[in-house]
Amino acid sequence: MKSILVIEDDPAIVKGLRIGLEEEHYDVETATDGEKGYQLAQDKHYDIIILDLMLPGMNGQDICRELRSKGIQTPIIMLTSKKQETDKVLGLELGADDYVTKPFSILELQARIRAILRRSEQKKDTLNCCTFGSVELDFKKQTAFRNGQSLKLSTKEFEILHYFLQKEEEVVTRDMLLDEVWGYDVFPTTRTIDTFILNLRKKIEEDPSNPKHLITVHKAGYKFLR
Amino acid sequence: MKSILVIEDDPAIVKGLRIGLEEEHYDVETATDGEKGYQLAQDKHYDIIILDLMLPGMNGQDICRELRSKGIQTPIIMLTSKKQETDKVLGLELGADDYVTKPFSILELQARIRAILRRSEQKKDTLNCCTFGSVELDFKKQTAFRNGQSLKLSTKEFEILHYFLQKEEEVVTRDMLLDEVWGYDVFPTTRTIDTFILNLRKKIEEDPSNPKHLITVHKAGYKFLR
DNA sequence: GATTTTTTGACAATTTTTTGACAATCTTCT
DNA sequence: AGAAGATTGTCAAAAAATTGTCAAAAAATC
Repeated sequence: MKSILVIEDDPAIVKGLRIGLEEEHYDVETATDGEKGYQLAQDKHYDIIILDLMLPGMNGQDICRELRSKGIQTPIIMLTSKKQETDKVLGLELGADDYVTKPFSILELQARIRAILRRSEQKKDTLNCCTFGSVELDFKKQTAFRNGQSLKLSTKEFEILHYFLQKEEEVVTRDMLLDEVWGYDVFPTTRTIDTFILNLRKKIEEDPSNPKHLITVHKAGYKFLR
Repeated sequence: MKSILVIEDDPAIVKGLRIGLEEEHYDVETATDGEKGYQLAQDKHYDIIILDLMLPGMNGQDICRELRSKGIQTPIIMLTSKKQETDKVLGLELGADDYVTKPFSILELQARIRAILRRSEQKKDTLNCCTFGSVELDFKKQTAFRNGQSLKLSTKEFEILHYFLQKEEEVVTRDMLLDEVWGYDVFPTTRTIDTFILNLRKKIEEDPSNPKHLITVHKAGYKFLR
C-alpha cells in the first residue's frame, strides 16, 4: 500500500484529505505542525508528501528545502492558499513536484497523486522486462513470449509474475499475494491463487507438473526461481 | 551549454525560472516585455524560447507568429494561464512547440525542455507528423488522411492519438489518458474513453471490429501498434 | 440558434476471475 | 513404515467484471 504524509494544520482540511485519500486506499499519516511533519518525513519513508505552505512553526517552504538538501526525494505536493502564493512556490520552492491551490477538489488532488506516483514508478528501477528459461516478459507492453512464440497472459497473471519476480527465490505466501496483488478490499479464497499458479505453470513451464520456476513450498506458499 | 530565452513579465516567475533552469545548467537570458524579447529572439540564437502568452506590449501570440514568419524555427514553449487557451496554441497556426499551463511545476517544465531538446536534436518529427497503416497524421496542422482521403478528427481525438503515439506499444490505462489528456480538473467516466476508442477505430482501422492499431488490453487499458 | 463535440447510460458480448468438487500429495503422529 | 489429517493439483462450470456498441443527452463551439 502506498503511504502518504499530510502536513497541514487546519483540522477540517486534514479530515477531508484523510477521508479522500483513504478512500483511494492510501495509508495516511498526518502532522499538524511543521516540526512534527519534518521529523516524520525524515524518519520514515513515504511515497508522497502533501505539504501546506503556511504552517505554524516551520513553514512548508523550509520543510521542502530542508528535505531536499538532505537528499530526500519523496515527491511533494504543495497546498497553497492564495493565488499569489503560487509565484512563491514556483520562485523559491523549487523542490516541490506539483501544487494545488486551495480550495481544491479532492478529485483533482487524487488525480495529481495518481499521476505523480505513476511517474515516480516509471523512474524507479521497477523491472519492465525480464527473461527466465525460455520465457520473455515485458510488463510495460504486457507482452510475453515463450521460445519466440507469443504467450497470452491476463493482466492479473502479469501482476502475479511481477510480484514473484520482485521476491525472487523468497517464499511468497498466499496472504502476501492477496494483499499486494489483489489489494485490501477483495477477499477471494486462497484456492483462487492455486488456480492462478496452475494456469501460470501451464503457460510458462516446460513441464507444468514438474515446475522449475513456480515452486510450491508446502504449508507456506510458493517461490519463484529463475 | 544550451541557451534559453525567457520572455515573461512577472518577476517572481522569472526568478523561479532562472533558478530552476540554471540548476539544470542552461544559460538563461530574460526579457520582461514583448518588444525586448522579440528583438533578442531575432538577434541571437537560442536553443529554446519560453514565452508568456500574455505580455505587456507585444503579446506572445504575435511574437510567435512574427518569428515563424521570419523563418526562425527555435522551439517555443508557451506559458498559458488557462486550459482553454491551449487549443489556441496547439491548434492554430501559432507555431509553438509545446505549452505549459500556469500554475506549473518547475519539474514539469524541465522535463518538457529536455523532451524538446531531445526531439530537435534527433530532428525527429514524430510529434508533428506520423504515418501508420494507411493513415497519415499531422498534429501541427491537425489534418488527417486515410488512403489519401481527408479524415475528420476532433481535437480530442488528435490529442488521444498523440498520447498513444508517444507510448507506442506500451499499455496505456484509462487513468493515464484521463490525467494526461483530459487534465486534473475534469472527471469524465472511463466509459467516455471507450467511446472515443470506438470512434477512433471506426476512423483509423480497416476493420474496426478487428483492430490492428488500437488494441484493447483487457483489465488494463489499450495500446497502440503501428 | 444551429452544429459539432463530448459525455453518459443501457444492454449485449466477451473475457477474466472465482469457486467447488475430487484426486493427489505431503506432514505429522503413532 | 503406515495412517490420518491437512494441503495442494486439477478441471470445468459459475459468477463477476470489463469492454463493445449504439443512441440520446449535455456541453461546447461556431
